[in-house]
Amino acid sequence: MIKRRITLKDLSKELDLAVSTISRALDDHPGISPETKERVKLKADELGFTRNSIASSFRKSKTLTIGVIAPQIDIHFHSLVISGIEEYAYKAGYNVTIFQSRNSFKREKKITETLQNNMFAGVIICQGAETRGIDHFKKLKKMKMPLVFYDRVPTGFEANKVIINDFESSLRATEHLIEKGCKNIAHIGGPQTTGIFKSRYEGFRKALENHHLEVSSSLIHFTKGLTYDEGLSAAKELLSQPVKPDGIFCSNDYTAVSAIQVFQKNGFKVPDQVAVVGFSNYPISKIIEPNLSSVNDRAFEMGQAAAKLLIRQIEDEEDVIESEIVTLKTELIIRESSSTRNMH
Amino acid sequence: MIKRRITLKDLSKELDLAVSTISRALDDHPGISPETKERVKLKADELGFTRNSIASSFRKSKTLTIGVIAPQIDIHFHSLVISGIEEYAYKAGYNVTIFQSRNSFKREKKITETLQNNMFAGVIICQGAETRGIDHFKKLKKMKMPLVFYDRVPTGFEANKVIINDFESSLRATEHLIEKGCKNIAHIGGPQTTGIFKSRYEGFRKALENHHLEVSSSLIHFTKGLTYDEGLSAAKELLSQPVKPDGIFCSNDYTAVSAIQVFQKNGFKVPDQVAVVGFSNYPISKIIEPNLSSVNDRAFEMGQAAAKLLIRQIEDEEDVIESEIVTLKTELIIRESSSTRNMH
DNA sequence: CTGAAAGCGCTTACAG
DNA sequence: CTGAAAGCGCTTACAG
Repeated sequence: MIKRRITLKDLSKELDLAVSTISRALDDHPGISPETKERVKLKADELGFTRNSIASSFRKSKTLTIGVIAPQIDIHFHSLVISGIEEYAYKAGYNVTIFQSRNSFKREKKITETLQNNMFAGVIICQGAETRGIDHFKKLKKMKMPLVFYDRVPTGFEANKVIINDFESSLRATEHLIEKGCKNIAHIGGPQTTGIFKSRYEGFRKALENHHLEVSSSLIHFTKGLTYDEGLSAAKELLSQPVKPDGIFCSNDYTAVSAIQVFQKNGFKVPDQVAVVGFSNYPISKIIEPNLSSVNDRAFEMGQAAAKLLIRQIEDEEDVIESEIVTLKTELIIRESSSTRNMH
Repeated sequence: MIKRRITLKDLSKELDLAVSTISRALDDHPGISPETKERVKLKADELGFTRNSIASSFRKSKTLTIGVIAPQIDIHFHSLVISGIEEYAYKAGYNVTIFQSRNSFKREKKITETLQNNMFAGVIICQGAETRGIDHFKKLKKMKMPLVFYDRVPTGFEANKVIINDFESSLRATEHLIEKGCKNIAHIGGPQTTGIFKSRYEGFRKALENHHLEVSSSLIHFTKGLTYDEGLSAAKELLSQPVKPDGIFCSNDYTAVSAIQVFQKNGFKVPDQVAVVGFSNYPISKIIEPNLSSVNDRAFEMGQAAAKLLIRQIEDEEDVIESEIVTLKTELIIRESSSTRNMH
């Protein structure tokens, strides 16, 4: 015998009350007597009743599920952001459903289509590296789907966004190297088709210009994906230049670790002969020796902020805010890889 | 003017066909003429119709959403498992909704209650470290919710499980150290209240026993959470013992990295004087110098296997399989931290 | 404070 | 091959 789920109707029969009364009692509706509420709740517990939330969502044409599109959730940055989203959403009573675009533009578009099926109260998105064009986002916006973008956000598209100031953060990180006495500062960067990596490079340049230091193209290397292995190659390239760098600003931590290792292996002391700063403050920055200075990009907080912004938009009756851009404050965490240099 | 969503009824009016015909045409139901299907699909595209999947789920009392409960998704192992789940589920047409128990037993129980609301076709679970008792899982099982556990699975509870053989993997890893000539092998382990860490310790012991090596309690350290910092302390403890270890088997990679660093800093050569093997094959194992030997625990594949098992159970009409335990083959990846020792 | 009734958008068994 | 109709389980405006 298969047990059928208990419904409001079952409770109604058991208690000889109208279905509507049961529903309201369970909702703690003010116009129901405390005694009735008590009776209903007891019986509900006794029979193991749980509301069919599909039916409820359907009736109210309103769900409590947030969709998240991220390039890849097993990248630490994204898993932290998603953790922040889940944390905030959970407390606000929302569920979080995840989709990986895996940096495929095609898949990203397909996911946005799936999201147009009424199941989602809103969507949080980080664009994939391959994403060109924003028509798929426009479609979502057109159907009034609440949207928040984080980190890699579309330009020229009005929407809620949670970002950090990549330009400013990189500028400060590079100025830190300059203050430590570095004169020939190298950069290992990410693909310049991606806005955030472009901004990090530009922040780096700006710092050099501010301090009248030459920007030498032989000391600038862009990688495809900022991987550890690409970092090794880039660092070796830097080593082969006639002018050796005495400081390196890297757009993430993996390449910064590569740089430290390659230079150390070739007899350079870090930070004494070459200081290194990374970006993202990954766990490895506290493990590598010397510990790596890095920009804390506030991934977890970014997730929380994105969820907060989205839920506010979902629940906003007034509909007065068109869009908002939240910029989180980053923090340059100075560790050994750049800290004692100017004392020598 | 707020645009109302297009419904089957709208299409029905536009095309002068019954709602049921529209529904079937969009479903490619065999009993509908090709011409009608064509007309319907064209019109649906034209008006931007997408099925209200809440209504559909409600009507069919069947959803395409899988719930996942993990302790914390920003732990690399779990983010990889979830990535594997999402990958398989996406291809099978399912969504994945995530919940973090954050190792709180209370929160884990609360989540399992939320899951009893008809929104989920099935649930994939990794127990939290604090979890005691299985009543909350029993409740889910009782209401016929398809379940799959992975990694930290409940004992004494019949259910689908995807695991690796922690005992066997650790035994092999330790035997590898023995083959490399290690005589005094230490162990840095996790909390022995957690099954997998207990098994890893037991595999370690068994290897020593098999080879008639003494198990010295002074060389065995259990940590609370296998963190990098705990690893540092444990390694320092090991160093202070009268008999120094010449091999260390660690229950994860972070503590293994700690061990390498502490011993190196104290003048020990790795692997020549002390060989080290970790567990999980984290990215850091290919970064730390020397590269760390480690057990590949198949996290991504574990996620795929869990999703596969769950979806099979969800879609299984026959209902003939009571439960299944899938054990994935691990792989000991030998790198420098344990590889050249026996040549000296 | 409680109840009767309509209806959300779909699917499906039945009829023709 | 197509249609009419019932109904999934809930919520809510209306009535009393």
